[in-house]
Amino acid sequence: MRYWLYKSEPATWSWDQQKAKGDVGEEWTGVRNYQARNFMREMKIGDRGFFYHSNEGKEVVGIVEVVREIHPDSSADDPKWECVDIKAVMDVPNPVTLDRIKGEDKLKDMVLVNNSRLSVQPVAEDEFAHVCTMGGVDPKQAMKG
DNA sequence: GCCAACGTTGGC
DNA sequence: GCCAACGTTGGC
Repeated sequence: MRYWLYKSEPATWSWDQQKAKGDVGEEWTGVRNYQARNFMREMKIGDRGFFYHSNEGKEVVGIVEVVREIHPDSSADDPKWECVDIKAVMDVPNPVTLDRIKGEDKLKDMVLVNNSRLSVQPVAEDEFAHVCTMGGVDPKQAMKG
């Protein structure tokens, strides 16, 4: 299993809205960047990820799971843009802010820290576990399929 | 609201 | 195929 991070501006699509979709989940539409799209092409059903609020909050607020693999983005005019569907799995009780992440030596290589503009990005397994712990989530719970 | 970083576009 | 101009993202 691999781990990911999805950014969303809460004003556009918030964690509460994602949770309201329940286990059916929702298409992760709107990605218009090749790097981000290519990462979504690598995703498998069951892969876990972080839901991150950009701009407002700047924090990891939830754990999500891939429920449908790559397919055309229904919001795109051009079929080259594709996406996956994800569902909310659990809250992160103590949202992990970007500031806290930047303060952790173990997380200095996170894509979030080094490429702030990439909206869908991979997270290393140990990074994922560490952020879970910081957020008050049991990594075993968050990382099992 | 500003601007740095990054991606894309298009002229040459 | 280079690179200047432009647009967008997202942290500050």
